[in-house]
Amino acid sequence: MNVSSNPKRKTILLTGKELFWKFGIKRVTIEEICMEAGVSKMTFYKFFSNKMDLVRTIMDDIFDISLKEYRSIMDSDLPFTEKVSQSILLKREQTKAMSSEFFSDFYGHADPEMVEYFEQLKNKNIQMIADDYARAQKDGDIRQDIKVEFIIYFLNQLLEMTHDDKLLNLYDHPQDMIMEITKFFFYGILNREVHT
Amino acid sequence: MNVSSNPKRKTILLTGKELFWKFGIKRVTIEEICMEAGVSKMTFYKFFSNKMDLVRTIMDDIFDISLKEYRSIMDSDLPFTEKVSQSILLKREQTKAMSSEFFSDFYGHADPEMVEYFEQLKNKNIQMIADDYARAQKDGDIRQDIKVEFIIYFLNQLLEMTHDDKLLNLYDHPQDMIMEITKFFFYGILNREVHT
DNA sequence: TCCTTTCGTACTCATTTCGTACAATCATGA
DNA sequence: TCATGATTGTACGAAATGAGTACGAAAGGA
Repeated sequence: MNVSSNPKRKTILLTGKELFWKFGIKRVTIEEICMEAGVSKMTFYKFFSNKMDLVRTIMDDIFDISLKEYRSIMDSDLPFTEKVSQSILLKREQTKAMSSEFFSDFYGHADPEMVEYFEQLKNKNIQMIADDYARAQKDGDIRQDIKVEFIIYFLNQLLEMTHDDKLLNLYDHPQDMIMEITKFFFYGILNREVHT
Repeated sequence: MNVSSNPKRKTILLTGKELFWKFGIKRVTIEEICMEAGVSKMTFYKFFSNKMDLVRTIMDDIFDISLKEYRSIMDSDLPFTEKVSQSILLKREQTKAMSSEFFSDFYGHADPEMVEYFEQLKNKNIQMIADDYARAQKDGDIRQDIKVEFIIYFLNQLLEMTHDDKLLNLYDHPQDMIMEITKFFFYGILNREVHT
C-alpha cells in the first residue's frame, strides 16, 4: 500500500491542518495533534519527523491541490472573464479559514531554508499567473497599456478585500461581492473594443 | 486614582480578552499578553496575581457589563416583543467573537472553586431571565400554558442558531435572521388574544 | 497461529513559562 | 532642579511542558 494514502497519515494531515489554521503553528503541540487525530505519537513519528515536517507536507499539499484547481480553470474553454471570476472565488475558498497566525508563525519560526523553499514555490505560482495574464493580454482579452505586475498586485488586493467583513456586509451573499469585484476588475482592464 | 480604572490595567484586560477569545486560555502566555499590551511583566503582576486571576476578572467584567445592558433593555418602556428581540441581538453581539476554545479551556483548566463561582453567577443570571419571563407571563405577554424553563432552553437554542453559518447564509443581513427568529419565537409563545 | 501495525505508558532531555528581584529609566509635580 | 512613584528591561531559579525514544501490550489481518 502506498504510504501517502495511509488513512492514519491522512487523518494526521487533516487535523494538523485544522489546528494550524485555527491557532497557528507554535501554539499547537504534536501530542495535541495525535490526541485529536486519535493516533499515538509513535504513529506520528512514523510518517513525519517533526512538527515542521508536517507543516511542510501540509503546505506542499495545498500548493499542489490549488495549483491543479487553478490550472483546470485556466486551461478550460471558459471565456476569460469567467476564468478570472472563478479563480478569485477558488482562492477565496482556499484562504477563508486560514488564520493570519499561521503565516506569521510560519515566517517567524520555520527555518530559513523552508521559508526560502516556499517563497520559491510561491514565486513560481505568481510567475505562472503572470504568464496567464500576459497571454490574455497578447490575445487581446486585456488592454495593452497595463503592467501585468500591477494586475497581480491588484488581484492580491482584491483577495484581501473578499475577507473584509466591512465589505462583505454590503452584500446579501458573498457571491454577490465576488461578482461585483470581478465586474469592477474587468471594466477596468478589459479591452474597450470588446464592449463596442 | 482608582486602581480599576488604571489605563495599563485596562489594556491588559483588553488584550487578554482578545487573545483568550481567539486561542483559548492555555495557549496564551502571560508574557505574550504583556508583549501585546506593551506592558512589563511587573506591571501585570501588580494588577493580577496570575493568568487565572486575569481570566476571572475578565469574566467578572463580562458578567457585570452584559447584566447591566440586559437590565437596561428589560427595564425600559419598550414593548415586550421589542425587549426580547433586542436582548437576543445583544447576546449575539457579546458571544460573536468568542471561541468555544475559551470555554472548554475554562472548564478544563480552571480550579473547581472558580468554575463553581461562575456557575453560580450564570445560574443567577438564568434565574433573573426566568423571572423576567415569569413576570411577562403573569402580565399576559406570554401564554400561560408554557413552562418558563422551556423558554430559557429555547432562547439558548436560538442563540446557538444565530452563530450558525448555514442559517446565516439564508439571509441578506444578520439582522434579518434575528428578526425571523424572534418573529418565530413570538408567534409561538405570544398570547393569541394579542392578535385578535 | 504468526506477523505487522498501532497503542499507551514511561522516561530523558531541552525548552518554555512562571513568578520574583533589582537596577535603570521615565514622568511629573513640588 | 530634585524627589518620588510608576514602569521598564533583564536576569534568574523553579516548575511545567513538550519533543522525541523505548518497550511491552493489544489489536487485527493473512
